[in-house]
Amino acid sequence: MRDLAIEKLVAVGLKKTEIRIQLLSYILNSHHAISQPELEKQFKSISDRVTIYRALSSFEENGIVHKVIDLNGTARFALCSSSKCTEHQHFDEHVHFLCVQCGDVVCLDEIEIPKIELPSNLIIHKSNLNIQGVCSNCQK
Amino acid sequence: MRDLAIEKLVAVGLKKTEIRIQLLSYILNSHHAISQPELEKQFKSISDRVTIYRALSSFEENGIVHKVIDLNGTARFALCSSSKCTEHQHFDEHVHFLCVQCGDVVCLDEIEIPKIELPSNLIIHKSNLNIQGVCSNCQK
DNA sequence: TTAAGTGCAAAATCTTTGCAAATGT
DNA sequence: ACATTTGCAAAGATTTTGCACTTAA
Repeated sequence: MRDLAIEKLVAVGLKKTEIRIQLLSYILNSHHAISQPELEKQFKSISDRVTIYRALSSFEENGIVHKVIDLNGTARFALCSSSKCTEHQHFDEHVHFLCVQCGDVVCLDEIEIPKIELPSNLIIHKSNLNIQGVCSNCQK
Repeated sequence: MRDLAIEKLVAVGLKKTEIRIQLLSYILNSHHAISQPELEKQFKSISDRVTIYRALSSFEENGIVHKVIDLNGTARFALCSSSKCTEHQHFDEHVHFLCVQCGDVVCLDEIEIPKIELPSNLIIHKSNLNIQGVCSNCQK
């Protein structure tokens, strides 16, 4: 994962500093969107809060990750699917499931947001389907 | 609208103070979900910011309005459909459209979120479909 | 060497809490 | 009279900005 992180950083022309490598590896390692608070808790010992903010927005600006605001208003970061995301536009059209117990967000990549009939006077840029409930882990 | 606001306040046992009447009337008057910042701007001359916060959460606790976090993480408040919302559970299953130009949120009440096939190990509490784009007003 | 990234301090927001005064029932 | 509601001050929390120091290319 470390190697993949480095590869991604280099690909967009960012420096491969230790902190950014670790941050990105952590995001790469998890299959769900990581919340800002979780990242802070995870890395506060080795890095300043401000540095984390700046690293994340740098990743975002360079099309490595995208930011999702979950149903509670918490910022979360997930890997961009390389085929669809660019620096200029993030495609994040899959369904996000937020567990109210553990707070995890799972990206249900395989599930497309169904097309729905909207008033024709609206121009659609992007859409976002968030579902809240209890994940399988928390039902035990 | 003023009368309706008063009626709603009384119905749930809240006091009909001038500020709450005006706040609620304002929400009743608009067909879309009002953002916290808009409410603050609108009422800061007659009321303290803290009072607005408390009024809104009081409305929410009493099932008069529900809070939606939009794609930018901004809190917005919209009227509960009286038939479906209770103090204990908010049904907010319709589609929200956020205009990136003017920032307005329109509740597309008539459009239901289509049922989708989710992994059966997830328990669903509520879902939320947000669409971002340009509204008809801003296309002129 | 020099542009990007880091860390600390400080500012700007946003949200919550405590308490005394005011208001509605 | 009594429970709610309000306003102010103050505490917490989150996010942004400035600037000197450090690090990768």
